[in-house]
Amino acid sequence: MFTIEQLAGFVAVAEELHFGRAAERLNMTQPPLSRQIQKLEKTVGVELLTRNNRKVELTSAGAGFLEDARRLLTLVQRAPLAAQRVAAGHTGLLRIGFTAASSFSILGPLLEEIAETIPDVDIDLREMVTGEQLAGLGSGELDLGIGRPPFDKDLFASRLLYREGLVLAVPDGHRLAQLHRDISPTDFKDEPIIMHSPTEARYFYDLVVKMLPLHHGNVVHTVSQILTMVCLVAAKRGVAFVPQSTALLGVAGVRFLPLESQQGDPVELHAIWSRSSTNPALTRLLESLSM
Amino acid sequence: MFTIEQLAGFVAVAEELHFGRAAERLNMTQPPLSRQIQKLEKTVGVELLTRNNRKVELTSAGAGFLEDARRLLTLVQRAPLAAQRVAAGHTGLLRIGFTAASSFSILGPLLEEIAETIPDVDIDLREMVTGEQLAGLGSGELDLGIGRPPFDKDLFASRLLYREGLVLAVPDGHRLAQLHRDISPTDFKDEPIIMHSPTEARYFYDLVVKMLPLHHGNVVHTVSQILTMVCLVAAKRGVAFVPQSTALLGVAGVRFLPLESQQGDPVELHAIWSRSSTNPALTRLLESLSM
DNA sequence: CGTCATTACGGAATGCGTAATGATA
DNA sequence: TATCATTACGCATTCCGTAATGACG
Repeated sequence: MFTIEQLAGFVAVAEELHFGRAAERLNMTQPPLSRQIQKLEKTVGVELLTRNNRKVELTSAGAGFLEDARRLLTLVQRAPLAAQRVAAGHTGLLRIGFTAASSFSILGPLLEEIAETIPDVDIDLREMVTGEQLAGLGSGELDLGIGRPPFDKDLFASRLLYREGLVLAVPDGHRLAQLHRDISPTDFKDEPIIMHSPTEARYFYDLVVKMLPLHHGNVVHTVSQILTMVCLVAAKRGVAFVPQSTALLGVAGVRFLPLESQQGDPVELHAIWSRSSTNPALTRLLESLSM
Repeated sequence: MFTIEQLAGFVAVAEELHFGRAAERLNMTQPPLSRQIQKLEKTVGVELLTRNNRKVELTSAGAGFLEDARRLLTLVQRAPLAAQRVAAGHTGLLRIGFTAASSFSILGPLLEEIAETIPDVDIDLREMVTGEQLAGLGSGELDLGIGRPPFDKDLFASRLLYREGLVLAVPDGHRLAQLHRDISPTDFKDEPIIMHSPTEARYFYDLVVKMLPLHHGNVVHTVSQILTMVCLVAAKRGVAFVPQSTALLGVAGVRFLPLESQQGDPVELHAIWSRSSTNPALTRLLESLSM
């Protein structure tokens, strides 16, 4: 195998067509340069330069090899720089998983912020529920998740991105929409309810069950996605508890009514990442976001 | 600067994710491989692999660098092969100069033969008069010329490609065309003649002057290109002595009449090349053509 | 305690620079 | 004879392999 130094030597000689000047350019003496070229020619198996002690010329094969040598050398120079940029988090790839509901609210502004912070990092976006996000983060297939608790605080770190209230989604013209006041549990005790799936949307299920006294007999549907819920409400199949930001969707035929007696804004959305992550782009993003 | 062996070692470890197996694949022991990776990381300035004595993993920067390393290694493998192919004349570039007149006759078949003989060699075709061809051959800007004598036999070698007769080009309906026999010098002693330039088309000028008794007073034009002559004949400006193959052009309004008393076919077309040429594609072509 | 990467060490090979040689115009 | 590539030679460095060490499960 030949050496990168040999390639550099060959390019210098090919450009100067003079061993002495080439050696000077390379900060060395002629003899080792001469030997380098000889070794290079031996390993390549071809005479690259014709040199009759008075004139140095490229052979046809040498002219062709010169192009490859230049390509090789530029790549040799750039590869470490590219690696350094990746290591510094200035470039690379960030794979982000997000819940469908998060795209109604925080995802857009967050992506803008990411684009400003690490503009040269490629962003790979995948819609997935929180459970899938955690699996991806754990296996290294994902760098950042935008999801909801709970998750293992030992394995994952997080940052609260967004906090909002829960509202009641009802069809347009529904009798509760006429009240023009906050809705209390007694208001919907006889209403058909479109409920969150206890497995696929565990966060919302637990939240609603904990916050509100429900008659489980009123549940007419169990679904996993907020968007599906809103569609079913628009189809007048019942009412549903959804995060406030769902109103931003602008689905026709649905009204969003405030609920009384909420302590703070109970619906949380977190940025979640693996504590064992080594993606420098993630590190850099998190450092910038925490400022 | 890092080494190609280091790159190969890194790629092996990155693929195996195991120093022992990688070393085995490279036919070496683990310790030097370990040191190679360490040196590589030091020169690149980045940790490429995380290795906790139990598990080897690529870092983000390492994953990026791996791609560059693979590119580099394939180029390292291919560059010598490409150079060898050029040296063997199987590929490369052949720059051919040809006279405009030669394109009427031999150029097409010759190019076909070249394409069969050295199919992977790029052909660079340039129309130029013989004098320019010789200059190009001498300076190394041209590999092969298709032109006419005379040229320095010490500097250039040649091969007769084509030999043809001289004919008289006359306008359609010209009185000489009615004779239906070979034309003798007395037939055109009073005809206006379109003559070759003694400088730019010296070969034809000398040939015509040597072969035929001309009244120089009859010369109405002096031009350097056969094609121009034929156009002037078609425009009824006079008659001209042109090589037989000019008839292949099929210019409307021109007839070509045989001349009497020609010894053989006096118009020669040669393939000419520099004796100091080192283009292996030329060598290979000439070897094949001479068989 | 077994596996596997790393450090320690001795010997061989590689590669530089200085000096000498050879070849060309 | 001058120039310039090449060979000769001595010395420092590099690098391999074997052996020892160390860390993790």
